[in-house]
Amino acid sequence: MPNSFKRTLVTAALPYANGPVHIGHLAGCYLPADIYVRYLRSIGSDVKFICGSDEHGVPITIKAKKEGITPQQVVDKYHKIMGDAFNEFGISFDIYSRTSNKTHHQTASDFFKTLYDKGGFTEQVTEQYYDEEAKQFLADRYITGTCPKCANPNAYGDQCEKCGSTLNATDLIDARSTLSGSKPVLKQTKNWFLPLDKLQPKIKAYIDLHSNWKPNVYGQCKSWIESGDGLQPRAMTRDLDWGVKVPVAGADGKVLYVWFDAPIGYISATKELLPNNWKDYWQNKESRLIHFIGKDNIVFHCIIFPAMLMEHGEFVLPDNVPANEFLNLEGEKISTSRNWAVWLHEYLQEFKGQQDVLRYMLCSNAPETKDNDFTWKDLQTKNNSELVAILGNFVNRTVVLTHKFYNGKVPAAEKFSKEDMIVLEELAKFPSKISEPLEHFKFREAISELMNLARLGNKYLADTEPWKLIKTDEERVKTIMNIALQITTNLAILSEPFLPFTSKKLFSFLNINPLTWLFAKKTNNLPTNHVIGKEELLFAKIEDEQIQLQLQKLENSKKENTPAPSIPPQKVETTFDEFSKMDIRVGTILEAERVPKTDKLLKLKIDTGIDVRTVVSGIAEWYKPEDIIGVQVSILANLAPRKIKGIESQGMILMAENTQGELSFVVPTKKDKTNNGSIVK
RNA sequence: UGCGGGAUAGAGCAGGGGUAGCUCGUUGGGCUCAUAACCCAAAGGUCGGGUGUUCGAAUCACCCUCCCGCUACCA
Repeated sequence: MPNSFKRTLVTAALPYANGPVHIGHLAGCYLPADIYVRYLRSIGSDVKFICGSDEHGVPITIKAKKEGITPQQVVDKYHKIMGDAFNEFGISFDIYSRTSNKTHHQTASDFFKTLYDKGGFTEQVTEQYYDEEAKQFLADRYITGTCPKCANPNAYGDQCEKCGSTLNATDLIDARSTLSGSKPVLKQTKNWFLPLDKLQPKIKAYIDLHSNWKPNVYGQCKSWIESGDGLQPRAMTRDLDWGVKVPVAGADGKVLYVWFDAPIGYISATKELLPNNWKDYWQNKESRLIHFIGKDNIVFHCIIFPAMLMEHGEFVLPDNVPANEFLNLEGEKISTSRNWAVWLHEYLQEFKGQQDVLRYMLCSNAPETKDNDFTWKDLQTKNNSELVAILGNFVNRTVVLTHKFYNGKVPAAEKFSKEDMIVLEELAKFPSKISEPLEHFKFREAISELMNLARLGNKYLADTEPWKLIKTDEERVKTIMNIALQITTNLAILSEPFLPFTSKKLFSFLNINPLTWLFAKKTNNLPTNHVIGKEELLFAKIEDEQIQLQLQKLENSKKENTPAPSIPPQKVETTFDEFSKMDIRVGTILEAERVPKTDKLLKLKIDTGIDVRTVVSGIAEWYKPEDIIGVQVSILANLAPRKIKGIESQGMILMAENTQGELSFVVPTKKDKTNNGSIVK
């Protein structure tokens, strides 16, 4: 840690209290944060580790409505599940608070007020959709309608997932509220915006000072600031009744934007932990602020929150934001809604006492530089061939031999051979071999060095063969075993940040009180004749059946969650006359080719019987050009031509779309009886 | 569309101008204290593709392909 800082405040992203915690959260944020903090504690740094549940925002109110309970009941439930799971997993928060509590409301409110009084906000009146039945304004995501660009009837208010275009909710045709299904009305509303556009130069200067941040983080920040129109003003209040009330006149029915209030949660939690000296950590230049987050949070922690802190004026800014990428599960994105996840609270139940197995797996396979994949097979391999075979086995060999030769009494090291000296020299290098990468947030490298220490131990035993020597040179064996025990002691010390449960067990095998990092350099941690504890296996093998069980579980949730058949409701009634206006023909595809620089588009040449024309169709995901030459399709022939990607499309191919959004041609079944130009009616 | 990150042995990753490296897996050997564990050795890569800069490129520049993410409320 840079010497210019006297203390460190580490925060881990406040998990959103609408679902439990899964391995993605852990690998991305909580585990690296915990390892870092435990390390800092071990070297004697002044550090506080802050977290809590993020309990505001629209999704929680929706969930409450769906389940017929209050938002408070929703957050109470998940706050407990998450807090308990973190605790049992060994995430060593100094405090796990929550944003629905009083301290936080007060703190967030004061913070807003301070910015408000300084003129830090701009007021803007905008028109927003309002659901009269549900009596609330609608976030863009809770409005669906027909996409004005591609006519997809299930576009969201912020984006059409079909054609990928970014939308405003007001662009949608036939907008509907997903809350009540009713038709929302436009209503004027006033909100307070943080003028990020004006703050851009300050923010840019701040980011430029931190080019040492991880490439993914620094790159993202630069990208936001420099690309396009730069930063845009962003609303810091919302029309909603669940959250921190906006503390100014004329703001009834408004709360702070959840992303305004959430990071302030770090401050509130610190206050709660240290009512008297929380300012030491937040308002003192000798304090270092570090945010652990996942990559989706980069913009809030690197741009918006620092901007808020700058404008407030009394706070230190984040010194580093070591965001990780994402973790996939068995090759697919983790998804809460599809239940494609390994939930921490379930793991803890199904793998009792095996916290460190998951910690080891998630750390050594952490998505530090790019997205990574978690597979159960890997977890089994890592457990069986690394934790069991290398670390567990070395410790077991050492403890067993000590009991066998000396009844558990630590033998004295008398004379060191050259071989011993080399091993001791190597041993002495490990504290820094591990701490150096840790201080640069390279957790994978650090934990692999830890395993190398166990390898060193195994090799030493294999090279010196004390079980043979005991017959010929008892004196020499004493030294060997003493050194093996010293290696074990160092493993106990150095494993603590990564594998705290293992570390604890090791100290109890050794029958000494836990030691901190600085002791790893000492050679007298185990006095001669000190009696060590009984052997016990450090890690158990994980059998194929256990892995199969987990895979089966995932398979099941896939089955249960895949269909989600939401058949769109029938459209409004139409007439035969109106239908007759559509001139639908059978045609044959003569040519087909990909439209360059697009994912979905094919350029088709179609013989419609009437003529041969060009049609651009968004079907490239479902049909390969070479496979569809000569295929008969239905085409809406009298649709007004339209330019797509610079090509004039003269008609539209009719497609059947299933609930999964997969497309298929609508074709006549009697091919020989339907000549090109046949009318569909 | 724009932007960011990534592509290196069967798998997972590190390296960022000068004999291509680690872990796991595989194969052969050694050992038997130890959870069929441990130790040694070997095989395995034209470092996504192309062009260029250079005495020399996995590394720098330009172009291309593919994966992931962001484009403003799911780590």
